[in-house]
Amino acid sequence: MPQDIYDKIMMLAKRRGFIYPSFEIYGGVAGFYDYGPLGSQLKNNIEKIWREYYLLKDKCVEISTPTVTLYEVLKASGHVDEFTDLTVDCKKCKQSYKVEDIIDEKLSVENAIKEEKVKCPNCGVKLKDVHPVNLMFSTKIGIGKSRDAFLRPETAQGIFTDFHLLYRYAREKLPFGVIQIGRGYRNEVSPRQGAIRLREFSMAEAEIFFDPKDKKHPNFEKIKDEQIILFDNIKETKITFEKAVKDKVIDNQALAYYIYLTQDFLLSTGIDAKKFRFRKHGENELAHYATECWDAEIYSERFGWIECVGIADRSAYDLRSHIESTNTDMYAIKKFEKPKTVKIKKITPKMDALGPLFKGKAGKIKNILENMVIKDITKLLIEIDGETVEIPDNCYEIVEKIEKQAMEKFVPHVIEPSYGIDRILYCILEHSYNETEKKGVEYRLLKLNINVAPIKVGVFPLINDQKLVKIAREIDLDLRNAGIATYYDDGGTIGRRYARMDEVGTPFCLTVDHETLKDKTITIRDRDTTKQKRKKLDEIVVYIKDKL
RNA sequence: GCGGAUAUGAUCUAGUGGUUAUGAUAGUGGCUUCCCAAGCCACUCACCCGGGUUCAAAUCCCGGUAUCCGCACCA
Repeated sequence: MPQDIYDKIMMLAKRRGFIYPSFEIYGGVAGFYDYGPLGSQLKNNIEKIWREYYLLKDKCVEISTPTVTLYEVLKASGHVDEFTDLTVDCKKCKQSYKVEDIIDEKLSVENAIKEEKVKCPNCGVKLKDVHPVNLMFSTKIGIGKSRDAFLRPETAQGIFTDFHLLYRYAREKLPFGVIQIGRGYRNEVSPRQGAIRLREFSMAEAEIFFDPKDKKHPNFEKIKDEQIILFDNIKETKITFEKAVKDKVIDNQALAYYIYLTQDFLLSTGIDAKKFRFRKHGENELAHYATECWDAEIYSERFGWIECVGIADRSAYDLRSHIESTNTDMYAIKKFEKPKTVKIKKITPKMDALGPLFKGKAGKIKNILENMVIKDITKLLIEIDGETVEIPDNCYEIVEKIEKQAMEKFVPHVIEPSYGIDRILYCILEHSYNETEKKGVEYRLLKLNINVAPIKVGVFPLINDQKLVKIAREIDLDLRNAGIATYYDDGGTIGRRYARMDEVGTPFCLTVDHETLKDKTITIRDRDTTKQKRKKLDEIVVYIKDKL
């Protein structure tokens, strides 16, 4: 079988300690990969740069929440219902079945369960304990009296469920952003596409909360003349962010700003600008929580255009869902410059009439009436416990009041940039991969950006002479003490050592030679040109630091 | 999930019923004292897993797992 670039990269990745298939000695499992020593460093470096963008440039705050997530949270967020299959287990046959596969075709799944017509296709036993299963990994918290839970399909819900605390931390001012980097899980039906579609993957997500009437970003002015690399499903174009927002290509400044930030971040990690674009989701493509969504797509020779980042306007969807399920106060407050005085009509229930008429329901009705917004009413109809009830007019009075309002409450909207770290990492490897020939032999080179390269400097003595070795080891230690990742190597020949460093993307190599003993200089070799310069020994640490 | 192909050291690969399981690359130790995978010597490492057929299985059969290609599913 001819090897394509993916095979070559995965071969190199395995050989050199970037990526290993997980549990390989037990046959491996699709959708799981390990990061080896260099892969872990590469991933750390990508996440480090990402944090610089979101924590420093954008002043977000970072939190860390559990991967095991309570059923109710994901029920409220819509994830439980989004792609659910109902299944049952037959204890006798020790088999699981999808309910819809084993019931009479005429019955709906709901009715089959209600009427207890779910039977094991193998032994005919009536099956109970129907439980939903979907693409989320389910688990239980505790033993015996346990609670249902899932491994989270996104880190975002951890941020939403802490919103009221974070809003207070942000001193009750909008906009503010919260980030989280962590693992997410999806029990993919068929995880083809190797390292690109994983069942456990690393996500970096930011949730930035805005006043829905003011989706402006304070930094937008500075970046408005930058250009977005845009794909409209027909061709690629470039327009400025300012024009994109003005023409409503992008709905609002906030969304536009994070699209810009994403573009800048990805290009700074070494993604090739020619293999990069943004694409807006069509309406039928949108996830259940999104009103507008942009994908950063990165081109892979093997997989085509891969979605690596999704930037969604989730509006008030999630916070509103959690308010509805828990009654937690997740509103933001906007104080008016001057308090408004408003005439409002309010209903005052007359309990002496209401009570005898509605008995047990009277309390609930009272509550609803007192919180109603009143328009012109001829008939007062309310919904209670699924019924519509008419309230006779002797049961209430409408009173007009003048109230002072100093503020209004609203559910903030959220803009969510969500990054698939593993996909970005693979794309960086693919875009960095170069193949040439040296003396007729295949020569592999990773042109990793210095910021993401797991090793920044290789340090060698030209020959294995103790005088040279001693100096080389000292330089190696100096660099590491200065926070620079190095790799010391005195094995084999000098050419082999350079080749090894080229293959793992190390941008610089320092070699101590005989001249070093005479004039205290050292050669520094550039990975991409293989050219060498001599530098003073005592200037080398500063010289390398400046490049970072 | 369905159908097809594939599975031999870290990597690439020879072997199609009986081999000490082939070769190369990479790796390790040494020699060489050397600026781009040089050379020499030595060494380490493999038949995907489980059953079956057979005197004998890396080789044939069945099942599983993984990878790749279609289809379906998902975003």
